[in-house]
Amino acid sequence: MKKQKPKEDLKVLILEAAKKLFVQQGYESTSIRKIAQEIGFSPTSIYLHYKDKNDLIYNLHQVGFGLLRDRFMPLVVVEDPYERLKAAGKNYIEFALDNPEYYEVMFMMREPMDFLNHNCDEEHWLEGERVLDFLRNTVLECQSKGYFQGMQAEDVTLQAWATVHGLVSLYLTQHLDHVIDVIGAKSSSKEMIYSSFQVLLKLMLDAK
Amino acid sequence: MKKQKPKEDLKVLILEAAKKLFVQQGYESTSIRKIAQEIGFSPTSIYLHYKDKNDLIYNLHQVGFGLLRDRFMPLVVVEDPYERLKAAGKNYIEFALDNPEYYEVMFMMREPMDFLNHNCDEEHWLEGERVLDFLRNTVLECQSKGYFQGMQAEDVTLQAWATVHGLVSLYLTQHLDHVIDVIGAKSSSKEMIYSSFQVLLKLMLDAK
DNA sequence: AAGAACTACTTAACACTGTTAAGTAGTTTT
DNA sequence: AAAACTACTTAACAGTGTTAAGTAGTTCTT
Repeated sequence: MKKQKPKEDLKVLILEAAKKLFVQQGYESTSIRKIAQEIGFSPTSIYLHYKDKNDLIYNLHQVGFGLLRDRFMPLVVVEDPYERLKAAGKNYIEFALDNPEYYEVMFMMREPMDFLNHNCDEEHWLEGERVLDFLRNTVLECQSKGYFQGMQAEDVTLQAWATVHGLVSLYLTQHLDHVIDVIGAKSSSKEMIYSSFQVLLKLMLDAK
Repeated sequence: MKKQKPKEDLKVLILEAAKKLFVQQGYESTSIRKIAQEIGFSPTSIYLHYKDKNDLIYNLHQVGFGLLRDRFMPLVVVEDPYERLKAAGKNYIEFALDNPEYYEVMFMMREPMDFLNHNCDEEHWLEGERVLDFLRNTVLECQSKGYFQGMQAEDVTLQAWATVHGLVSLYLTQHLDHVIDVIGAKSSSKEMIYSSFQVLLKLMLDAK
C-alpha cells in the first residue's frame, strides 16, 4: 500500500523543516509532531534519523554556527588586529540580533551542550572552539601590538566574549527593555547594546 | 465531606512548595501537578491563587531578588566606590553560583519578563531597577573620583553588568566547560569566571 | 522461484505537561 | 430556611517527547 517516497534523504528533509519552523515560530513551539506534519511523515519517523529532540537541536545549533562563520569570514582580511577584534564584536552582535532563534540555541540553551556531553564520542565543542580560537588569536596579535599587557590572552578573550554575550542575551530575554526605565529612556534597548559595547572598546583602548 | 484545611494561606504554601521543588529539581521538572502533590491539594487549586505558571515563576523571580539584595546589603558600608563596585561584581557572581536556579529565573528566562509585560499595570521591573540603580550610583561615585571619564555612567553600568552576567550565564549553560579545551585546561571553568572578571577590573583600573 | 531478512516507515499507546469547565461540600449572609 | 458565596475537587482538553509493536515493500539467500 505504502509507496516508497521518492528516495529522498529524509534526514536532511527533517532538518530543513525543523529550520523553517524553528526560525518562524521559535524553539518553544517547534514540536516533533509539527515537524513531522510539515514534511508529511509520521512523528516517529523522525526518531529513525535523530536520537531525540536534543539531537535535532544540536544540529540546528551547528547550522547556526555556519551562519556565524559567514559573518566572521570577511574579517580575516582585516590587517589591524584591534580593528579585527572590534569588527568581530560588532558582527557578533549583529548576528545575534538578526538570528535570535539561532543565537539562543547556540549560546543560551543547555540542551545542545547536554547532547554533546552524553552522545558524542569526543566531547569536543568543535564549532565553539573554532570561533574562540579565532578570537584568541586576534587577542594574541593585539598583545604583540601593545594591547592587553600583563593579562592572559585567554582571560581577555573570555572577557570580551562574555561582554557581548551578556549584552545580547539580556536583550533577547527582554531584560534590557526594562533597563531603559531606570537608566534613562534616551535610547532604545538595541542602541544600548552598541553604546555599552563602545565602553568596552574604550576601556580596552585606554588601557593600552 | 471535605473538611476545610486549617485556614492556612494556601497562596504562601504553594510558593513555599514551588521554592522547594524549584531549588531541588530545577525549573524544567517543577510542574504544577508536582507542586500540588507536594502540598496535598489538587493541581487546579493553584490556579485559584496564581494566574498561570508564569505568575508562579515571576514570584520565584522576586524571591530570588530578595536573596540577591541580601548579598548587596553589606556593600553599602564600603566607602570607596571602586572597591564597592568590585565587591558587587564578586558578590553577584557568587550569588549566581550559589543559586543557579534562581539566577536562571531572574536573568536568563523570558517568562518572568513576559508576565511583567502582560499582567502588571505599570510594566516596571521594580526588582531589577533597584539593583541597577545601586550599581549606577556606584559608577557615578567612581566617576567623581576619576574613573570612567568621558563615558556615560549608564553605559558603564550596563557594560559591567553584561560582563558578569555573560560569564555566569555561559557557565550555567555549560558553555564554559567546553571552552577550557581550546583556551587552556590550566584551570576549572569556575576559576575562569573569576580570572576573566579580573581582566574587567584591570581594564577599568588602567583606563583611569 | 520461494522464503528469509532487512529497510523504512506507521499506528497506537504511555506518561507526562499547562489549563479550563463544571461540580460540590461547607460557610456565611439574608 | 433559602440564597449566595468561598474554596476546593473531578474530569477533561489539547498538547508534549518518546517507545513498542506492526506492516508494507525491497533485497538477499538458497
